[in-house]
Amino acid sequence: MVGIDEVARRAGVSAATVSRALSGNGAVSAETRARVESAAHELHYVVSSNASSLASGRMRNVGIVVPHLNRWFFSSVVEGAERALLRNGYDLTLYNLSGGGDERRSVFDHFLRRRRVDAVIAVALELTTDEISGLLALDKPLVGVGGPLAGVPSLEIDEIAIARLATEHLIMLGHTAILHIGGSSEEDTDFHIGSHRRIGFQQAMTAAGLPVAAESMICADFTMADGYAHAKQALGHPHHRPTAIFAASDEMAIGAALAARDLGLSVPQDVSIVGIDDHELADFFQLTTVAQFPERQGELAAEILIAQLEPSRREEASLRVPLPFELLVRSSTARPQG
Amino acid sequence: MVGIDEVARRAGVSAATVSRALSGNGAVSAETRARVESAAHELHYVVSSNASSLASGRMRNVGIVVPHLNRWFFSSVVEGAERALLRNGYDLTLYNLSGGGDERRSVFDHFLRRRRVDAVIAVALELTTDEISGLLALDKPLVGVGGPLAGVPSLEIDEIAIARLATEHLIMLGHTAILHIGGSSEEDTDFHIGSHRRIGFQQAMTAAGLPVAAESMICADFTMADGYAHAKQALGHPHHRPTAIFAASDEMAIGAALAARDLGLSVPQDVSIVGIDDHELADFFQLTTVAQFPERQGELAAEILIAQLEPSRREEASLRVPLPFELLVRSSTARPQG
DNA sequence: CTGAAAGCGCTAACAC
DNA sequence: GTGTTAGCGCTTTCAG
Repeated sequence: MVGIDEVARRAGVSAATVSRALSGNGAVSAETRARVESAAHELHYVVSSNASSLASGRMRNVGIVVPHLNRWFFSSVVEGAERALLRNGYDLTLYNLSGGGDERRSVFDHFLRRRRVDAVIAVALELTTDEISGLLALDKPLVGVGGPLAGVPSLEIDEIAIARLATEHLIMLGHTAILHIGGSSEEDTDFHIGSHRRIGFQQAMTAAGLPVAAESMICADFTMADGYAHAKQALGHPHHRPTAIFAASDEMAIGAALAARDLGLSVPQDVSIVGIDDHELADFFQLTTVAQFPERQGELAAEILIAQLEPSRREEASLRVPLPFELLVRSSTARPQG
Repeated sequence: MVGIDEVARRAGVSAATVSRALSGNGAVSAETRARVESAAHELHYVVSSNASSLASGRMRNVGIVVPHLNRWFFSSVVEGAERALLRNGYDLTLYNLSGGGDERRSVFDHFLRRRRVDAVIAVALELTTDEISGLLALDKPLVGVGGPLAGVPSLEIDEIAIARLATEHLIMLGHTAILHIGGSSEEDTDFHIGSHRRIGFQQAMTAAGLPVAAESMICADFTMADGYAHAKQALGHPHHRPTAIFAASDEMAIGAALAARDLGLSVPQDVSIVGIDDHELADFFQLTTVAQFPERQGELAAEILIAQLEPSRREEASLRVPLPFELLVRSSTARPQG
């Protein structure tokens, strides 16, 4: 393992100068810097992050805590964050809580406290006040993605507006009998996303002067299977079959589309369907949806943290724009049949 | 930040003893250990991983390099690895190469060389000899998952046997006109998984005395959309419509099932379909498939590395069993129609 | 702009 | 079993 003083010797300078030249902290003449850089390059020198961290207090590593990795939204957020971090020379340490209670405790009590990370990103986690205060006690930047965290800056998407947009799309097409398949309000790792989206649905309906019957709002678990089951139930009803379905996730929307087909109904002729997410399968199923760009959310979270960690690059600090979303009209929605 | 000597003072011992008591290296009397532990606990002491690593050379951190995070197989492997590592007190640093060439270079040249990881897991990566020798030069344990790596111990699943099993299932049911939708041979991040599976298909067919026409093997890209397109093409052919399809992935198999339905064919009455993976959607679509347990693969990889890093726990070192797979018969396969 | 020197917080020999 | 003593490889004052 070639060390810093080997490089120093070869470049004919001191270790201190090598450190300055390579890290960019402290002034070094252009010429010296060039000599150091080429010496380092020739020797295949790479700093030891431990030694560097120990001496400087900076880890160049951020932790990301997710409730699952296996789901499209989460893996997309992580991918985005990873990309942005890598680009800036940071490592990403992953903490996945999907294993259960014990894991969660050890992540918060032990792993995150080893001073191995400079900052942490919490994705769609409802943290307890203990957990939050534990993290804040580390005195490390912390940002939430996918929901509000008490006392923590968070990237929030306007769930209500998204749901309203999807609903308005159906209303604009002329639908009045619209079924909403939403999230159950008990899911505790989500931030009441289900209820926010339900509120958006209700707002849009009410604004259009349409009635919202209790049975036109159904709770499901965001999976394709559950979307299928509930849609089949609703579409098979002999009296009040909806002409349109707004599902709170693309997976449920796809399930609903499959249910319609299995009943012999065509989409969108017999029933229009709109989802939320722009899931990777949405295009294949030609699903109209509201895209929410989770990769971008992960990237943004990472950039915010980096800006906080490196005040020199503060240009990027004002990235706190509201998160974008966008209606993508494909072939699963149309006017109701004359 | 409370440090080791604060704990030492409170426990009335030296820092060295605290280190020994807390890490388990070196003998400490039960009584002393208890005193140290409670002192550490009361003070909320957590070791600084940098200082510890710098002094000991051990990082308690393993890197995992994946070509994508967004796909079921990879995120499952990562989840499994993460779980096993966390359980053993290790961190998992994620390197995702999906961004493109530059990222790949910097991961191998820079990130993995910072001595921040004790070992690395390479998932379904065809490493160049340069990359491999670079990694081996770090003198760190390295294990591959999902394909053979020249000169590197790897967790390999018997792709040929898997494909044979799936094909034999169809043959056993009485099918003779079987279409294989496989991977293209060019995909360079996979380990010729496509071709191995094709070979297994051919072996089973040949062993059963069935002809394998060139047009009964089709290349696709493992996505649902491509499986759909190719299946539709084949099932719509006026002359030689297959009675069964063996797809090299569940996503393609699901695409094929949807294509069949769109043509008005029923599964399994008109066409049987079998996949590989046991993807999360396989159950919903009632797909017969060969499960390959990627989470278990990730876990196993992590356990092998830990056993190598901690010779004391060598009991687990012989975990090198062949990877399991299993035919799951659901409702997408049946005898061909009379 | 550069060098010398003093640690960062812990672990590992080595004594006792 | 426990304390003492050196570092681990870098960064960062502080002089110059």
